[in-house]
Amino acid sequence: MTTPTTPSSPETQDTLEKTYDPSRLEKRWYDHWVEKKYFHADAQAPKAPWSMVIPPPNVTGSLHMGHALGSTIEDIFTRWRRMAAYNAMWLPGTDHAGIATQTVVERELMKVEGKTRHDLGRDEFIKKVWNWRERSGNRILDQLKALGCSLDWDRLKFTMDPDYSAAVIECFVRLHEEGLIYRAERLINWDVESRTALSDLEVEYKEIQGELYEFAYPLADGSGELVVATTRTETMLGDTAVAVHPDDPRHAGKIGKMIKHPILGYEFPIIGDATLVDMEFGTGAVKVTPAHDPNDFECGKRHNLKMISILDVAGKINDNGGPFKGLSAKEARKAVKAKLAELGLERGSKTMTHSVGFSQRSDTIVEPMLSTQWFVKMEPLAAPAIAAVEEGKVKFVPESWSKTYFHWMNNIKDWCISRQLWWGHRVPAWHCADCKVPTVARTTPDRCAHCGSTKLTQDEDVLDTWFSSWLWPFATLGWPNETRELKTFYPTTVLDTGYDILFFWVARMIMAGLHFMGKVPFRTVYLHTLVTDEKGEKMSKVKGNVIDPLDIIEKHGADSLRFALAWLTTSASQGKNIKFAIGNVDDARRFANKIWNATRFALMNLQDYEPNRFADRTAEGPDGAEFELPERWILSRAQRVSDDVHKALEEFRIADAAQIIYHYIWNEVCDWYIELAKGRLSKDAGPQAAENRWKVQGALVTALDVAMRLLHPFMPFITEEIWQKLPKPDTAPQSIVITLYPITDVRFVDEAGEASMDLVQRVVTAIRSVRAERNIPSIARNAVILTVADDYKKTILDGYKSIVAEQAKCKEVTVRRTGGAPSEPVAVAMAGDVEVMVVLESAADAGAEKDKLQKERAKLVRDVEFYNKRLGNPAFVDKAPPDVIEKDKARLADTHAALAKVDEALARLG
RNA sequence: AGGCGGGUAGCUCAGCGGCAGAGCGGGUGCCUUACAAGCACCGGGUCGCAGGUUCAAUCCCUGUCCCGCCUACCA
Repeated sequence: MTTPTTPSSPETQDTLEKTYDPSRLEKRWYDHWVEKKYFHADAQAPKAPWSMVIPPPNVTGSLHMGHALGSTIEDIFTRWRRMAAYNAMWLPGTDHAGIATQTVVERELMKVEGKTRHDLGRDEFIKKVWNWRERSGNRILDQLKALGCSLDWDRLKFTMDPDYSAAVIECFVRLHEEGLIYRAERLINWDVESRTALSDLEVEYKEIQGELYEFAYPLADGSGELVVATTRTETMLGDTAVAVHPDDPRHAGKIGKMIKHPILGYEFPIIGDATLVDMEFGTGAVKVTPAHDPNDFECGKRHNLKMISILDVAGKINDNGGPFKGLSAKEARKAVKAKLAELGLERGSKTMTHSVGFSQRSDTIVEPMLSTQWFVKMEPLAAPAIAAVEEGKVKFVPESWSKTYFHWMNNIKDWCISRQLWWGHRVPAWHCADCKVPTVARTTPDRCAHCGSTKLTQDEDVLDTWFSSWLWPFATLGWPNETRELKTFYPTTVLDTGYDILFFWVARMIMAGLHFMGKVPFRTVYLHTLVTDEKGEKMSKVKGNVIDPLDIIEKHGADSLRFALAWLTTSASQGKNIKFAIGNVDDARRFANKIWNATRFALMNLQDYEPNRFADRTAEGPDGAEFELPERWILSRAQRVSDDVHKALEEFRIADAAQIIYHYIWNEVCDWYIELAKGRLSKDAGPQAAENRWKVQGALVTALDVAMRLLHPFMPFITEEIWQKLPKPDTAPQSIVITLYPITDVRFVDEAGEASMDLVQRVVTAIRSVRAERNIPSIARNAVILTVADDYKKTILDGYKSIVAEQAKCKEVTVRRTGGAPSEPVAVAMAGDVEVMVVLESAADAGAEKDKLQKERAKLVRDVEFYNKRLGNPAFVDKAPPDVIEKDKARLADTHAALAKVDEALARLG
């Protein structure tokens, strides 16, 4: 690691390496920034706070494209606000990620030692996980550094840190005290692979092809049968009723009769239930398995039915399944069908697609099961969180997400927070062997709070990972203590995250923030899109279409990756993702290379530049320098672009901001300003140029300095490298990280200068176009005659004809008020209403010339007709706003003038 | 089933009431002393379809067809 040299070191002042090599320069800067504490925000600083927390990645994770996108966006916001003089704080951290981490370590344990976690025991296993965390927990943090993220590392948090864990326990205990946490037997989602309960959100539904199987239940009194249909035949082992619609004439009189279970022998009733049964569907009779289906569970509660659980924790049939005990659900399905067939009760079968719940983590089928778990009562928490968004205390960007938020929040269900895992925050409840009532406490209690018994054992379960992450915006700042950090940085300003965790995380944070802090956790939620491959398919290892951001950083640099992502970050709408192609990185890298070379050009011409002199002469505005047109123009453009970028960022239009900067640098600074500067910086440009040299140098440095500062939040490394090399006045800060973000200096805004330059550019382009279309090499150095429609334009073009001549590479430029036939053969093109005549060596192909002019004329005629029609329409003149009418009138006049010029040219051609 | 988005140049996407834009790709010509990872110029679109509102519609409204996502249900 080389310590970067400060700008005062003379040997680094005036040159850049010949080629842009991101890998070398990026490594140099990050540690330097950290060492200088540029990313640290002091909670006592007398600046307006701006704060944000990172969505904590899994501690065992590795940076993927989604992280790269989010972190790039977040770093853009943070660096921009920091440069805009806010006390900007971006808080880093990681999440213990209960199931994910435990699964990874269990797999490793099996692979290396051939053991399960039960072989080790709880304490030993947890030790293993902590070990694992020590080894791999910093990897993702290093990767965030490689990406350039300006996180406040002094504030690094982990959801299992002692203080953070205390906050989680505090949260649990308080909610329990308030009656918002309860323990109950409910039908929950059971992951048979991980052997734990899941919340509703952790279940993903997939459409699969299945069989709708029909069989008959015989009535106990032998008076007939009822045919039911099911996709899960094995659950008939737990059936405790058959439901029919009370109004169904087909089943009139059957309600109240009993059915004898054909396999297990017990009897159960036929019930009438209008909620569960849809008369239109099938036979109108529904088998009811209250212990394994959410709707049947509700029905069972309504009718006080027995609830027979037939599955064990591994998803295998238990004792209640009689002869099928020990079979998996799939095996049991087959066996039960065989038995029913043998009994002559099979009544038919058809295929149907239905959706089946899968565990988000283990991707195995989730079984609804009856189980005693801890729940959070959500409605009381949701109500204020709904109001906060309604009242605009939290804003979603894009706004359309608030609808999705409301929909979910208004239909919220209680949250199952206990998990049958070992890795996580253990439930702070102790069960009493005597009175059976759990004691919930912040620290291990001596005796039961209810009966005083000392026979207490702590609840074995841990809490859902999200039960700790929903405290993230304030637990990371010291809650439940009243810290200075909370006072300064809470509520945070912005939250950026992918829309996929809107419910998991964002909604819950709003609820927790309001409940525990009494204030929303963030003012604005920016929901970014998800990244897919270039075909729009989700990146996955199985498909082999994963693009690894670390590969890209290594090959092309973090700057190029960041810029590519920013360029693609338009507003996030449902169903639209960022289709990421490696070509986007190539484009960004080409841009970086362009900047690099533009700077090399500048530095080659700045050896004798005196930054202090330029700073002094322009301290009061441009008047002190008497700039020429190119300088007036580029300095004015720099102001406008700064304004545009600032506005775009304020409105979260990231791609717009990136494109505005790109266009300014490439098309304005490089394509025009540097070209305009070249001649006047050249050694043999004459005494006039020598006198102006410092102004051109100053404008060039300023244009690049503004460009680098605008671009810094997007491409932090290359902009720092270049900015350090640019000559600066003595008052400049030590790093671009702590410079001010460019803002408009109205004194340098020069409307007339921009208009004149626009005219010059259009004329130059017209001349180039004439030559390119006729294949006239630029070495030809033709003379050019311009005829203009009004004196104002004539004055301008007369004034700047040397610029036109230089940029269009012509011999000499003459400007005339009106046409008149030129004596030499010419080729003609229009630049608005300026007629551009390029003098030729020999007569042009008159036919081709005429064709072109006729085409031009036809378009002008169309335009004239269009405007005449509009302006001739009384309704338009009556109702359209005056500025629109004025604009149209002006355009009509211009079009008329252009048409006249074309007609003259055509007349000359005969 | 309900909700939300999207359908604009060959591709990826901006624009969302007043003469259709960008990047890439394509074509032509250039080693113009920062950059061939470059420069200059050129082609390319009845803005998904049908109605309606308006002086004016790619943009607003209604309907319709595709595509994607989310939520719920599916005996």
